Amino acid sequence: MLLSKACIYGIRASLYVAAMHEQKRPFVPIREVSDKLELSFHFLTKILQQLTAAGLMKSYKGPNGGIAFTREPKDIKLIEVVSAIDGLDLFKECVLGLPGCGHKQPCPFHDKWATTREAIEIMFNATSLEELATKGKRMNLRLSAEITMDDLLKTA
Amino acid sequence: MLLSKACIYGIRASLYVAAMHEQKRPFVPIREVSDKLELSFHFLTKILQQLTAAGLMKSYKGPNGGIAFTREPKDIKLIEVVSAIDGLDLFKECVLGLPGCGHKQPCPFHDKWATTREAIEIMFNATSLEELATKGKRMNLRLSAEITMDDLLKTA
DNA sequence: ATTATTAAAGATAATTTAGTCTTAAATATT
DNA sequence: AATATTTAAGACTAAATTATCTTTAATAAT
Repeated sequence: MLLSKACIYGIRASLYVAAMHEQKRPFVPIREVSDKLELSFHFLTKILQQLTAAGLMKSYKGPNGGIAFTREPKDIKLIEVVSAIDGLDLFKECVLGLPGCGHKQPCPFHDKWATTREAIEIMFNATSLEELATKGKRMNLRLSAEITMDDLLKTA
Repeated sequence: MLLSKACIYGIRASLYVAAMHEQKRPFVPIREVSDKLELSFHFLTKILQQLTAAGLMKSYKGPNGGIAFTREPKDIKLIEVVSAIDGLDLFKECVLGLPGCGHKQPCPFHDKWATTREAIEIMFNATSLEELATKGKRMNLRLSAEITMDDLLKTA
């Protein structure tokens, strides 16, 4: 598995919040996100705290509280979410797990893997949350196993 | 992390055995592999049993016993080792972990990820154990944190 | 002020992965 | 036959990840 579950949930939640942002509803309660995406509320809270700690999101307590992005979703790249939760080791690590593997001291697999690893990094780097959220809305794609973007928006 | 530790260790061990195979020493004891690669003997034993169960390796007990590939390392692709240990889910799974995500029912990330995922699969599919072992020997590359292919061969 | 709502923080539990230890089975050597 | 060597198998332990539960802190509405 490329990304941890925490990171996957974090991305799904980010896409939900980004979609709401486009609907002119930048602040959403975590409970709403966890209900809609069928994720554990407490687990998701901890994950989102990592995004807040990283400065990607801001949060307010109390009634009408919730979370929101600190910047426009069009200016937030997917790699920022990944970085805040799983870190960037994924884009540095040797595929054989050898410490110090790199251009100077390559493992047998280094050259081939470095190319692929870069392609993955570029992909996360080049994709904004807004891009994904818009695409999801346009194509009525799914954000959880059972629920499409359309479902989410009409029951919001 | 793309591959589990078990899978990483399995690949390292496979490269070691492939290198020995080229030295006309197809059968090597597991203890030798675990010593040279600085891996836990018992843990490695279990991993190699998976390769044996998958038909990639054969084993003999008793003095002068050990493990060896059932086919020539040049005919064994890296993906076979990965498949035997981690399975092929990696090459099928949605990057957001959504069940059923695919061409018909894509998640917002599907198209971009599918391309990258295929590149990874092709890479594992196109690389033989012999190719990696030979390259490692030629370039004196490392198979464990501290030990190069040359070190391994001269102290064998 | 009191109450209700919401995120933060911390304790605990469950699951998966990683790793160790012990015993059994097979086989070669003597 | 007895012994030593080696893989196989199973029980057990440790660590990391995932998930739940409880309490606290902040804030808005009444």
